[in-house]
Order: sequence, then C-alpha cells, then structure tokens
Amino acid sequence: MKIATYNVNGINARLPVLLRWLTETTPDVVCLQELKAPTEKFPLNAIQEVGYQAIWHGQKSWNGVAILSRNEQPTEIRRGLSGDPDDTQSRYIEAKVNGILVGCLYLPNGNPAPGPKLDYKMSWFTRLQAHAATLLDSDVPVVLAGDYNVIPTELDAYRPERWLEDALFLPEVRQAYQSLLAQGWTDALRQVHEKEAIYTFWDYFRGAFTRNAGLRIDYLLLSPHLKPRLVSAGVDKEVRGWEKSSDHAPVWVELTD
DNA sequence: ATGACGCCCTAGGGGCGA
Repeated sequence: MKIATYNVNGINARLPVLLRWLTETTPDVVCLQELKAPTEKFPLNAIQEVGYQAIWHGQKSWNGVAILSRNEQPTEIRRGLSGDPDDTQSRYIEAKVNGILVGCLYLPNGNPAPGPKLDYKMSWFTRLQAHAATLLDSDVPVVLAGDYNVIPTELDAYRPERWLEDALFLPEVRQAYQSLLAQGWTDALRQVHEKEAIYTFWDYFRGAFTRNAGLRIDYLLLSPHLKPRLVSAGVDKEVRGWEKSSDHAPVWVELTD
C-alpha cells in the first residue's frame, strides 16, 4: 500500500498536475494540504474521474486539507484539533482508510518570528502532540502525514545557516518536533534514507529547483505498528519540475499490505 | 537587506507562503 502527502499550493490551480500525478503513480491514499479553496470549490468530480474518493476541509483563500483514497471512501474521524475553540483554520483532517488511521496536517508556518504567528505555531504544535499521544494510546496503526513546516536537522536544508532565525528552524520548533517523534513515531523517509539530503520543497524564487536549493519539511510519521511494515519511502521530485507545479513535491511511503 | 514567484481575492495591488 502506498500512502502519499502533497502540499498542492492551491488545488484548483494545481488540478492538471495533481490529476497527472495521481494517474501516473496511483497512490492508494493521499493527504493534500494548502487547498486554498472553500469547501464548496473542491474539485471532487475531476478527482473521482481518475478513481479517487475524498474527504476535505476547505477554507476561503488559505489552508485547507483533504484525504483521497482509491476505490474505498475514507471514513472521516475528525476535523480540527481540540484545545482551542477559537481556531478557525482548516489544518487537520483524519480518516480511517484501508485499516489505517490517517491524520493529514498542515502545521502553521510561524513567520515572522518572534510574534503572534510563531505563538500560534507553537500552541498548534502542543495541541498536535496531545492528539498524537492519544492516537498512540488507542493502539491502532496510524500515519500522521503532511506539511510540518519544520526543518528537522541541518541535513534537511540546503544552507542551514540561512534559516537560523526562521520559524521553520528555530530551536524551540525543532525541539517540538523532536518531542513529537520521541512519543514513538518514525519519520519514514529518514528511516529509509538515513544520511541523504532529500528535499520536499523548493521555493519559486532564484531558480531554487534547478539549483536543488530545497528543504525537507513534509513527512509521513508512522506509529509503532506500522514501522515493521515500512518497505520504502521517497519523493516524487520530478513533479516539482512539471509546468505549473507546486513549490512542494509529493512524498510517499510503501507499506506491506 | 531586499526581492525574486505564484497563489488567493472586495481584482488592483495587497496578503501570504517558507
């Protein structure tokens, strides 16, 4: 079973690229972030035409997350994280599909830092940690996939020294991510490719992609049940080179069935 | 230090991303 995550940066602007990628690589389950579309403008028909069912949580202009599945309709378990009734941003959706609980998340960016956006990022992180702990306690196989907006280590940025003041690389942000991992999650891509510089994002400026000036900020975290089922993991880097591409590339894991 | 690009929308420039 192949499970993928892809920050599309606008699902309607990205539709031709998304449909081509789905058709060519046929992942079984897909987490999407940054739909940048209200719920009623989700292109369900086009996605169904290439063989996928979907659940999604949209929002006008910003954010927005979805879970796609081939053939089987995902069963929605929750949308949003508990712990802040005033949080109206669409950044988390969770479903049961193919016997796995899949959490799809878009963690806040946090820039400019310091400031209210970093505060929101850190409090969202705390809420995610709390929810992730309950998922582990529930004793079901879980994948937590998405855009974490964290550069975990120096290996994960083309020029780490340039990111020291940035909300993606601040010590407290990296620490929050390490605390999450320490609950018992496995970063699937790093498990398979221990020492390789592998990126999932290249900005649109300065020919970043052709220079391979990228970051690794999108991951799939596996619960302990799933770690022994991990077969391989990778990034569909070529998709970033397609015309009208997102600034992120899809990331995937292959698990035994 | 800034801006480069590309998405969104009260559609023209401004906000936001990372």
